[in-house]
Amino acid sequence: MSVNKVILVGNVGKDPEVRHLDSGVAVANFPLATSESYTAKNGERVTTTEWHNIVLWRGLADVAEKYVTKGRQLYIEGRIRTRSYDDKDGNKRYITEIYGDSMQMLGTKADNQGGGTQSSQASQQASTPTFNEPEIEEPAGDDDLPF
Amino acid sequence: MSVNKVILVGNVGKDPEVRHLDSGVAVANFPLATSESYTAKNGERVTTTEWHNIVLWRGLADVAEKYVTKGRQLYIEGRIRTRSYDDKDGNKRYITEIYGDSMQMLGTKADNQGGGTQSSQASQQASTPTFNEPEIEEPAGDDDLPF
Amino acid sequence: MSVNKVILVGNVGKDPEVRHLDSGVAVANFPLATSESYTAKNGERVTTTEWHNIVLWRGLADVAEKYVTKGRQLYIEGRIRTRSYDDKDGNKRYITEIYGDSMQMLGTKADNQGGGTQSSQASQQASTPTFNEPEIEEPAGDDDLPF
Amino acid sequence: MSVNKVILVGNVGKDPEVRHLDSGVAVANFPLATSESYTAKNGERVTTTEWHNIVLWRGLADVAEKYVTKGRQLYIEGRIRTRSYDDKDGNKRYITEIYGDSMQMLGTKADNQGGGTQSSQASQQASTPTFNEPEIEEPAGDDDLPF
DNA sequence: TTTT
DNA sequence: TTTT
Repeated sequence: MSVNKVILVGNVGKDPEVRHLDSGVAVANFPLATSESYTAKNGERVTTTEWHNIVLWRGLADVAEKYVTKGRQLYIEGRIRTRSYDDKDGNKRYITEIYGDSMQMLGTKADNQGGGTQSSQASQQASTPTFNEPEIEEPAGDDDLPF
Repeated sequence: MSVNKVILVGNVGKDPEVRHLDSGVAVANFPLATSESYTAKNGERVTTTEWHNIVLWRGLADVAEKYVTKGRQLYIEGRIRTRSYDDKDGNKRYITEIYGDSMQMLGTKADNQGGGTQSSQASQQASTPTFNEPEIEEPAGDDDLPF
Repeated sequence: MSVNKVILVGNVGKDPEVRHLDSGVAVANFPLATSESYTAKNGERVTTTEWHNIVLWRGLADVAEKYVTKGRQLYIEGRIRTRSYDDKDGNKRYITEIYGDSMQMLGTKADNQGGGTQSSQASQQASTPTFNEPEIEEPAGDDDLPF
Repeated sequence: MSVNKVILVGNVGKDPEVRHLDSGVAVANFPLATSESYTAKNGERVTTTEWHNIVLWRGLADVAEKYVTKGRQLYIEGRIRTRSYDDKDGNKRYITEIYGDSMQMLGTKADNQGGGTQSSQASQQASTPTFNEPEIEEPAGDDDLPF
């Protein structure tokens, strides 16, 4: 029917917060910054930063919990989702989030080690793999398309 | 530094509103719907619709004014931008918009004519061209890269 | 590790050819045209067409067999794959193909009916759904979705 | 009319070769590797590498000449272009290339310095900016297109 | 507020 | 070999 796709390369603003729903499903939240620079009319170089609310589910949330840390450069592919909630005064408010379907750690080991040891299995792998969210609509054995 | 890219294919919810700033710059706003379907646990087919606030500037706003109409299927490539404003009670609120950098009319003439005549120059062209926003950072003669 | 992503909106050049491997896996092949227009120095409008070799596997190949026809406007998301083969003179040759991971029929019913009847279940539905390739690496069984 | 978009994140295979056409236009060529890993039926982890022929024009070619080096991780956004040429036996052959419209250096300074000094103006800045190709359709003076 |  |  349609396409709702977001591609971001940016830097993590804070370590992820990871919650576990009653169902056991993990959800991770963290801000990701992208920035744009342009030269204003007066010749000055201006940089603006955009903050994206990243939401990751299940396996990707687990990955985030293990490998995503403040400052890290990430590639995120996902979709836009705006949801409403009631604020403390009972007013309806909206928040737009990016549900990540795929994530990449960017940069090489050097960037991503902090104090970690080079031989750490985790930190070594953190610099490489792509992580994909299995698509929710596609059950195992999806050959019997419902349309 | 980073990438902030959105790709949408969806349907226009309302005819665009086009304003002209004091500077003469045109701005168009309209909602675009994307929808997602999946099969719930109980086997029911569920469709959710996401509404995107599209903002187009300058030439793209002019194009929107001429060719974009309610119901039309569009391809939009752009970037996410969240801005704040004060609501009527003086509270700070946020709205996330998609600034379009490129736009495509999708479908063929048949879709896009309504009651219009086939020979109408406008409706005929409406079904084809791609429109690109010249990049604001890139003035004429951009060879003197600032780095 | 990396990202290899292609997004195409174009027109199908020929009806798909669908083969079934010994394993039973279906594979569909068809050409997709994208075109670009620009104004040449002499003021003439020039259009160039690019042909993409689309390859779809399994469920997407089945969908292509049923719904994709010459002339149809499609959205394809996938990845680039170059493979080598030996031509009839024993020379190694290369061909670049687009492996589709997701496909969209674009336009509305009007476009996609040809001479077909409006009540045809198939052609009517053909104008809407998104089809996704389940990712091969992702095992079965992550069904406890929280939404 | 259509969309022909490629998004790559990968590693540069060789230092760019930069040529200057008679018109003075710069062209850079280099290979970029993306890799995919998946678990085969037998449980083994398999990695396949895809090589992309990157072509950059004008300002982007200049940037490539200065900052792009073997091993570097890059984000490239562009389009697919297949062209034919005659091989040494007079046979027509095809090659598919990625014309880059936008490029990002990924990773942080640490990755990209090799033995270089941190204070090097070039290498320091190399880790950040986005570079965009002014769109060819857009007049304002970059008219001597080689194609 | 769209589309199927 | 498509589409406008």
